[in-house]
Amino acid sequence: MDFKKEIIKILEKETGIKGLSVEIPPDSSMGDYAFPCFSLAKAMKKSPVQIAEELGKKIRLSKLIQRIDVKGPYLNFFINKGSFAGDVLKRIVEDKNYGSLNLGKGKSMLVEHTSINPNASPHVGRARNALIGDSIVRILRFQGYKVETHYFVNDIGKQIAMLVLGAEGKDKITFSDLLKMYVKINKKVEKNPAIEKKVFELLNKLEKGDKTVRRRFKKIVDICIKGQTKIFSEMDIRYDKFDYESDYLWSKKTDDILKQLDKKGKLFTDEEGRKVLDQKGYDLAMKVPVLVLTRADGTSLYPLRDLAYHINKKKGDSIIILGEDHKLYHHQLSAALGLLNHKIPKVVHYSFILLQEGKMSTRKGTVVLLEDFMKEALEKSKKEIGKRHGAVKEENAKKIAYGAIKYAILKVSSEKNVMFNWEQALSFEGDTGPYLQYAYARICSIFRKYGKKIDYDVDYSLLESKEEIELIKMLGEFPEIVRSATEQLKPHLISSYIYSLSSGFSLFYNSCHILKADEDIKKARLVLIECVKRVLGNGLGLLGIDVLERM
RNA sequence: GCGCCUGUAGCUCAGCUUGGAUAGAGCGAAUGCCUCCUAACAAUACGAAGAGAGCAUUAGGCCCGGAGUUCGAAUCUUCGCAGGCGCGCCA
Repeated sequence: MDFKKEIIKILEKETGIKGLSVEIPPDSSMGDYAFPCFSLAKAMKKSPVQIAEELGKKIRLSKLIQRIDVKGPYLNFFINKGSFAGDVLKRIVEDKNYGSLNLGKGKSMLVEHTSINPNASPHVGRARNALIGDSIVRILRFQGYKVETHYFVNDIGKQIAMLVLGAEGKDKITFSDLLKMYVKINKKVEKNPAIEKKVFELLNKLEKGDKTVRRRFKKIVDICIKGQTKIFSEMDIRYDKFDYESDYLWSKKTDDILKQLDKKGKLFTDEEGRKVLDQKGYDLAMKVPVLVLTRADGTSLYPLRDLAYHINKKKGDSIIILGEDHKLYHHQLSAALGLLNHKIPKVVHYSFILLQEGKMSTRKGTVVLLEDFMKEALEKSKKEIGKRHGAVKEENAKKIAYGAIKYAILKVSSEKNVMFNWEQALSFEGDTGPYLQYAYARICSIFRKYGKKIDYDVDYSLLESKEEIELIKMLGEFPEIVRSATEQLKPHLISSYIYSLSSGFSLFYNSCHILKADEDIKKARLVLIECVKRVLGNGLGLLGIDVLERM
C-alpha cells in the first residue's frame, strides 16, 4: 500500500482537481505528509488558508489517516503508524531483493566502462570511470537486467606506439615500469619531431600488417591490461568481455565504415589526404564541424575504430561511461552513428578528480595512482583493526579499505569535479564507507548477543517512537531511490540514501534499547533492525561495497 | 571567442529534474552523552575513569553576484563573474 498515493487520491476526489502532489514536512512532528494549498488558490478563488481549513474539515479520517492538522495554508496528514510499519517491514522480510522493482526484467544491457588507455597504472581520476560503471552494472543487475560488461581496449594508436618505441631494446618490462617509460617517451616526442615521426612509422607498419610490430604492440598491451585488470579485480570490478580496437582493423570493419559513410555522401578527402566526415547541421559546438577518420598515410584514427566498434556491438541497448573530456566527441560519434541509422548508446559523463596542484595527467606523471590509494587505505584499515583486535584479518582489512575508497568516490555526483585530499579520502569517520559497514556490523552484533532466531510474528504498532518511525519511513523509500538511481544512472543517490539510513539507525540505536526492552517491543525492534540490515546490505551491494559481520 | 558542466558553512559534499513552512550532512572546533559495536575495569549494589570507526548540543550561510518570473526562488529565466572540460589529424 502506498500511503502517499492514497492521500493524493483523497485530495483529488475532494477538490476535483487532478495532478496534485503532496510533500514531506520539514519536521515529522508536523505530520507525515503535507499538502500546501497555494496551488488551489487561483482555481478556487479563495485564500490558501481558507482552503486548508475547509479541506481539513471535509476529509474523513480512516484506517490510513489518523489525524489531519491544519497549519496555515498547509494540510498536514498523520498516517496510521502501526499499519504503515507493518506494511513496510513485511515487504522487506518477504523479499530478499527488496529495493528492486524488476525494471529490467527481460531486458538486456551492454555496459562499457573503464576503457582506459593501456599505457600505465590507472590513476584515481580514471578509476572514477570504473567505479561508476561497476556500480551502474550492479544496479542494473539488481533490477533484473541481463548485463554484459565490456572493456574497450585501445590497443592501437599513438600512445601505444610511443610506449612500444620507449620499450625498444629493453627485455624485461613490468607493469610498474610503464608509467615512467610513458612519461619519458612523451617528453622526448615533444622535444624531437624525428622521434614522433618514428612513432607514426610504427603505426603505419602495424596497420599494414607487419607481424613483428604487431607482436611488439601486443606484448606491451598485454602487460598493461593484465596489470590494470589485476588492480580492478582486487576491488572486485570485473569484465565479461574485452574488445580490442585492433580487431576492427584486422577484420576490415573500419574500411566498411568508410564505404558506408561515403555512400551517404558526407565523406571527403581533405587537402592533405585525410578522410574526413562532414558533420554540418548537427549543432556541434566546434569551429569546423568535422570528424577526422584517417591520417594522411591512411592509418586509422580513434573515431573510425570507435565507430566500427559501436556499430558492431551487440544489438540492443547500451550504456557507456566517459570522462567529461569526451562530451563533444560523444556528440560527434552519436551524429555519425545516427547517420548510419545505428542505435546511440546512453552515456554517463564524469568530471575529473583534481589535485591541489592542478589536474592529473598520466602524460605529465602528476597523478595519484589507484594502487597507491589502495595501499594507503589498506594500511590505515589494518592499523585501525589492530588497535581494536590485536590480530588483523587481511580479508576484513581489504573490505574496509576498498569500501572506503569506493564510497568516497561514489558519494559525489559524477558531474562534479572532486578535489583529491589524502586526509579526507582516507577518513573512516562520519560520512564514509566504514561508517556504513559499522552500522551493519553493530546490527550483526546485536543478533549475536541475542543468540536466537528472529520471530517475525510481532506487533508492529509497538514501533512508535520518533526514531523508529523515521527509520521505517526511510526503509520504505528504498525502492524509489533505487528506481531513480537506475533511471538516471546515478549511483550517488544510493550513497546518500544509505548514509541517511545508517545515521537514522544510529540515532535509533542511541535512543531505543533493543535487547533490554520488554519482550514484545524487543521482538518488534529485532525485526526492524533485521530489515535495516537487509536494506543496508542490498544498498552497499549496489555500490560494490562488502559488508562485515564484525569489525 | 563559442559550447557544455560546476559554484551551497573554514574544508568536502547532499538538496536543484517536480519552486513551498526555520537550507541539510560530514570533517575540523567547543561542550556534553553512551545501552547492545570495539576494548578494559569495578562490583552485593551504587558509582569513578578509559577507548571508540557511536550519539547530542553549540558556534559557523547575503545558497557566487545582479535583474526578472511568482503569493513564494538555493531550485525556473536572463545577464555577469570564477573554476573545470572541449572546440581537425591524441584517445
